[in-house]
Amino acid sequence: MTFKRTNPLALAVLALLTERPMHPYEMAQTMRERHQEEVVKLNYGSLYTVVESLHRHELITAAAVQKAGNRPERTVYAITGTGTAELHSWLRALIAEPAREYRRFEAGISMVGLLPPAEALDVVQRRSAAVGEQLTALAVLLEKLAGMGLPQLAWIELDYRLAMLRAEREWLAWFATATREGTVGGYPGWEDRHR
Amino acid sequence: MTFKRTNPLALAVLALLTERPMHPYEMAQTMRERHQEEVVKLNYGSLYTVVESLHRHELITAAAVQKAGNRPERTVYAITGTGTAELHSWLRALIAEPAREYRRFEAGISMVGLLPPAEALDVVQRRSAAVGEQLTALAVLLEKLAGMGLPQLAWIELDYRLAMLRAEREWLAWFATATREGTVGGYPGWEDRHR
DNA sequence: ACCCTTATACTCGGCACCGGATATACGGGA
DNA sequence: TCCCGTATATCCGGTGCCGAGTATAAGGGT
Repeated sequence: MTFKRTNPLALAVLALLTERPMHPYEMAQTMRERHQEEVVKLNYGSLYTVVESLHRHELITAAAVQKAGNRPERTVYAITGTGTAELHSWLRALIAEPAREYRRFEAGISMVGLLPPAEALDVVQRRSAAVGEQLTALAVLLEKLAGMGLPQLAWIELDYRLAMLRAEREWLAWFATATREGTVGGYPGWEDRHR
Repeated sequence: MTFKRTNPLALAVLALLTERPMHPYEMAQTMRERHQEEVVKLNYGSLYTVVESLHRHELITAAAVQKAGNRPERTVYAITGTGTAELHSWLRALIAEPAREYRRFEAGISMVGLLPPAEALDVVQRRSAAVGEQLTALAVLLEKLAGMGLPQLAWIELDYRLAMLRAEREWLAWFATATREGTVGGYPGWEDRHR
């Protein structure tokens, strides 16, 4: 049975192990410290499942089992050659091939016609405000990271997110105006349906 | 136990049932016809699970059980008052509150430094090309829909997607140039690590 | 010396989800 | 008339994921 690239947490684990061998809990700590959990969903339950799966597929090996005092055993894992190959191949695929992602907002906005125009305008504006806040928070964070001397490459995904958030805000602004002014295509019918 | 808003497929089911009562298979057909499955992930297995869950929570009721010849029984469901309320409330939440979504590309690009710059450039350009194709395909589709006389509100989510794809393409173009010219912050170290 | 909080490190049961299997009806070509 | 592919309609077994639970150790205040 070949390894299934489902949970990106497995990717993060492989990436961490390229630096040095670690035990699962340490991986989690490191991910926290580096704010990686903002990009890859971290969940203790899943972490151990994922590590076990990587181990079964021999992408990582149990390098050592430490035991300090009466504490639970800590299994330290290291990445294998196959593991490194898998990491790189997976990474290339993730970047090169855009994959259909079912985003919550797309689902929501596709059914916005079910709400009366006034309510729709309200919720869109609320989102717009929230996105605005995220944007300023992100700008502050980027400022801080740059100030700490971290290279841009270390937080490139935030740069990407910034661009996406800006685009979203602009679209939301357009939609809000078009709804307020009734210029969105199909507006008359929309209003009629809600009386 | 209160209903959990996990699977957006449940949202689509509620939305469909505002039009008329349907049995599960008919819901699936209708979603196909309207290209809703591009926005909400449709899966027969999940559909029946989701419908059952909605039924348990009394957001829909079994309006009738039809039986034609020797065919399997078809249970026709209708939306309830609570169901309609839930639909609207869920919809408002989806639109108004941006939710952290763990996007595959963000995970990938955050680790792009693990690939040698030349490979990184290659995969980013490949994605850029793919996004370009999606953009033209989408433009054609929008043209067609508008030509069919469908109001913009009926395909508003595609409009949103268009805006996001454009922004992504621009960002990818920037990153590709910055990588090619070595102007992305941290480039020297990146190159050094891969020799 | 004692207690309480926080950190360490993992375990486990439940459940949503998915893909493929199942079973019948129907239409059309040879 | 017989077969076979497609449409109709649902079911079900396996699995990955999640959140909450568990248990010990370390630290620090009084």
